[in-house]
Amino acid sequence: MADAAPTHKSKPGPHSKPNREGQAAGSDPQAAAAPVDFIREIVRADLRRDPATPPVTRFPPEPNGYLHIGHAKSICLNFGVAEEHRNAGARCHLRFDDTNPTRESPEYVRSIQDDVRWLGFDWGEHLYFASDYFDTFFDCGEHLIGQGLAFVDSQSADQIRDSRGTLTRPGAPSPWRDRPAEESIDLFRRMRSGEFADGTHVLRARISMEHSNLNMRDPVLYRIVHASHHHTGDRWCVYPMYDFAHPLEDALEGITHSLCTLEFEDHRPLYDWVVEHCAPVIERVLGRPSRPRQIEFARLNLTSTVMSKRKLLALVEKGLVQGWDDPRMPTLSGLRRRGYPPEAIRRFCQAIGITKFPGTTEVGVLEHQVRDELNRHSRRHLGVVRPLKVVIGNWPEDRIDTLTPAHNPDDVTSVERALPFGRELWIDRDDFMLEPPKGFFRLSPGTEVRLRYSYVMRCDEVVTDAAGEPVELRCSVDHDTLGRNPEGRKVKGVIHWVAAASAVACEFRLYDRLFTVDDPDAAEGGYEAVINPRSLDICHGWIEPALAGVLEAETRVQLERAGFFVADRHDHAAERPVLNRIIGLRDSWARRQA
RNA sequence: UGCCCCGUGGUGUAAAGGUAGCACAGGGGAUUUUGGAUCCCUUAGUCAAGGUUCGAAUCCUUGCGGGGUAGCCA
Repeated sequence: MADAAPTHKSKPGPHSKPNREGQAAGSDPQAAAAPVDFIREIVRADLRRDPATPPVTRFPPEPNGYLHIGHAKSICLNFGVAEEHRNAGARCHLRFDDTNPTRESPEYVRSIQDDVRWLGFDWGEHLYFASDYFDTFFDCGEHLIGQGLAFVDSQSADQIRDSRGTLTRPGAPSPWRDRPAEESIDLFRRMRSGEFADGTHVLRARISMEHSNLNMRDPVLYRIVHASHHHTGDRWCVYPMYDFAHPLEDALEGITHSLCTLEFEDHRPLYDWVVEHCAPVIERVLGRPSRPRQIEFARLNLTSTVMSKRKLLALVEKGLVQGWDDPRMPTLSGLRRRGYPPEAIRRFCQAIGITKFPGTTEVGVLEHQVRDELNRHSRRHLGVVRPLKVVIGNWPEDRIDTLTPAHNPDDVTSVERALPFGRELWIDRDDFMLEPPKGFFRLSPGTEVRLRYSYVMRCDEVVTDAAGEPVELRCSVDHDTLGRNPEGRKVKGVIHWVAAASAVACEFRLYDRLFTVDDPDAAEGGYEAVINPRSLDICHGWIEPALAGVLEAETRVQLERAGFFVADRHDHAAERPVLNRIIGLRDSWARRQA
């Protein structure tokens, strides 16, 4: 070998430095620019090796809860991979993994479809239910029994658990392990026909009770559950376990790359075992072989967020939030009601990438994508969330001027709107301080500010209530400052306002993070102990009439200096506007105060 | 305690043996009729130790650290 070929690493054929960016079949420039993670690498390599077999992926939720931002990561991956290879014939299925009737419901089937569509993905005609394959699963069960690879175990659940062994100690075989195949087949069929009560028998794979991987210790394949199923009704009283059903579902649909999260890593040997040993049945049904491959990636963890369906369900059931679509929830329906644009969520999923490292992403990354998207696409309006009355002494009582600012002053193509200005205004309480700290350049007694799009105004007098709280400001404007700066002095502060005479009353729901700490799961006392008491603040204020005129449910807008808002999907009405705060603007003043 | 997986700035992620880059966050400045946006600059990283190599984040060994895993859930 010493003096063999003079070559250094010249990788032959498919390994010779593939073009990592340009391999996608699609010509979408955004897709071409998207990062290529290790899964996309595998998909591309497989397609290069075998161009006649396009990638087929699937998003396989169990309809037992609402989808959340973590699912979005999986959806974007699975549908994204398919989109990138659309020209090669790739597709992505939406499949309900509905093998446990006791937890599932049609409400979830509906919401999941709504959410995937809202996110911007389309499964075309490829909508499937695992429960539609139950006959084939059962055939596979019989096939395995016939091969001596499965048996009906008549032990109780406790006995099975006790004989499974531990992490360090092997398990012991079931006394029924060597039951004749004919007997197992007979029992298996009688299980299906409803002869036995729940828990009396199960179908188990016959692999090894000494395997170092606990999943391989004669895993249960089928159990008896006398329960009505949302999709198959009362046709079945035996249901397959995930480990049995999932590889078969994938194989039956011709899935090439079965992408799932890291906790299934240890299940892969069993996945492969099922695919291999049921291959004859699958091939008979399909008329061709089908060998899906499972690849695992890290699920999404977000700071200041709980992601488990169980905890999300608990928040809903304990009334700590107002439902699955409460705008503080990380569910897709919650984020939607909160006003997060689907595009921002997709960009977020692209930004965080796909790896096997189980890290935690800062929510700030999500919020950045939301701000960025909103900033580029939202029209600007004026609205006052916490009103404080202003009377301009040197402005005639009945004079109303109409200003015509652009909807987006940063956008030269932006159209204008009519903005009335009069003697009485509402401004925000936060923009006035009786005793301002250093560096505060909004309004205080004797100082001037710019009224956005309007005049420079001075505060001449403050009317306070018995408690000393300001209730009204008497002010005057400099008539010479409309559209130009005053001479001889600099006015640094700019505040928003709404003319009282034409203002439209509006309810504002100010949302903030649901939890006060980065890792609510690790909080002592549990996540419920660290719920942010100020995660919802309801205020009653005013918006400019031009905004009230265009507001419909789910309309997103920026209220200048106050943040981005969306008309509530359910509670907004033209005559009674309700705006949810999506997210505040970056605020370097507030940050300096903190 | 067995088995499996994973360790790159504060966080997330690139670099396929050849200049450690990007984004978010942080800091500074310019600009500004949103304390926004925009633009410029900037702080900060290969878990450790050995080995292979002209050259290692990358390959090998050992150690350390983190995650997953003992449902008739998925």
